[in-house]
Amino acid sequence: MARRGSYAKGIAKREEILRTALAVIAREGYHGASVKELAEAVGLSQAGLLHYFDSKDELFVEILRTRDEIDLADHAEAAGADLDDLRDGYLDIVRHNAQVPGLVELFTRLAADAADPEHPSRAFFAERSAGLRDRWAATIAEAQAAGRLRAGIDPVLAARLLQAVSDGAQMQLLVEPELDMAALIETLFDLLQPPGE
Amino acid sequence: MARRGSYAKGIAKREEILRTALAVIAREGYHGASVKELAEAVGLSQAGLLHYFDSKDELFVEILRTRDEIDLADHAEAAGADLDDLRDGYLDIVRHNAQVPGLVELFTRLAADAADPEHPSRAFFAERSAGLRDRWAATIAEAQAAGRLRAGIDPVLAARLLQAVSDGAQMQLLVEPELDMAALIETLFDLLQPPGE
DNA sequence: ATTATCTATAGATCTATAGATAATGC
DNA sequence: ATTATCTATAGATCTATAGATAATGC
Repeated sequence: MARRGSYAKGIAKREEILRTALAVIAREGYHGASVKELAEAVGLSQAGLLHYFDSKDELFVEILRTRDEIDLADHAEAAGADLDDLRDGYLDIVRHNAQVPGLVELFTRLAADAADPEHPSRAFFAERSAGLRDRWAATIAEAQAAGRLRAGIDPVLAARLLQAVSDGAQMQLLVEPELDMAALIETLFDLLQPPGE
Repeated sequence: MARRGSYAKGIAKREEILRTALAVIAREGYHGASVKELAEAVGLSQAGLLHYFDSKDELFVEILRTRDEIDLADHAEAAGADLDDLRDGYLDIVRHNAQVPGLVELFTRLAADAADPEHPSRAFFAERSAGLRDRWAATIAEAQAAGRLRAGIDPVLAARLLQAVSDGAQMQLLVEPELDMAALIETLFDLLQPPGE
């Protein structure tokens, strides 16, 4: 069950597996990327790689989780960020995602898997989505109070809209790689401006 | 190649396959629904069913296509519908989708498949999305000219926003079945209202 | 003692195709 | 003549596990 490495070497290897998998999928796309393919990329046999994970499905979820960690580390500066900081960091991440369609595909595929409550991606998506929503709703509420965003819209609904636009734009990106996702999201922010501006 | 039935019986059977598959997936969800399972539901062997389609992938794309046809027939009254008609028909469809998570899952899964330009779902999603976007952009432009929607937003961008919100909301629905997708979309419409209202 | 890794394999699928036979329609 | 369907099967995967050996660390 607990396949996590306990020796220093194992912990490092697990990390290396996830980083390498991310790079492989980003570069070559996720068209049925197999455990075997990812194992070779990191110099392990298929069984050797699976030693670190409970199952293939868990492996892929961990890959996405690692991506989020990296994205946040790279683009989310201050913790209690105000609207502009949060927004800019978010748009940075979105622009970055547009460069890695393989990861967007993986994301979409695991989102479909999450329909099964038993699938490991269910918990990941549920938590991720709740976290994003809460952070955005809080920031939006503050900005409304400060008169920097249009009032009269439930902050939670506004946060949900933002999430939906992001996820939907990613879905569309798969078919239309030139899509300007950031522009779409900025349009939503424009609509949320106070009437006066 | 052309596996389509030519005899009346074959044409009817193909139709029956698609309708039945739709019902099975709507009812039981799409958790790796197999050709075999769908074949049994319609009283054919797996090979018997595949006689009507070029491949499994094509079958599933055709299932989605059939869903769209049914949805449009059920909820899209007038062709040159004005904003309110289009909007109401659309919201009806969205509310209906919320009842059939299995189909939403299928949709999401095939959207991921569409990342591969060779996959049959690519053409389906490209056409579907372009069609929706054009219809909505035209209607939004008209409504803006008539002062019924806020001006100053590119109608095509507004149409893309609507699509993104719809697709993103569906994605979220998989994890949060109680989500009120229609409310989310109505919020977007509210944001598109002219300032005065 | 426990972990990291390998090779080998069981076993589960699933898709596509080949080669029949029975039914349909020009 | 062509289509509708079946049974049977090849062949391609892929995942998980068993059972071994070598390396690591209390």
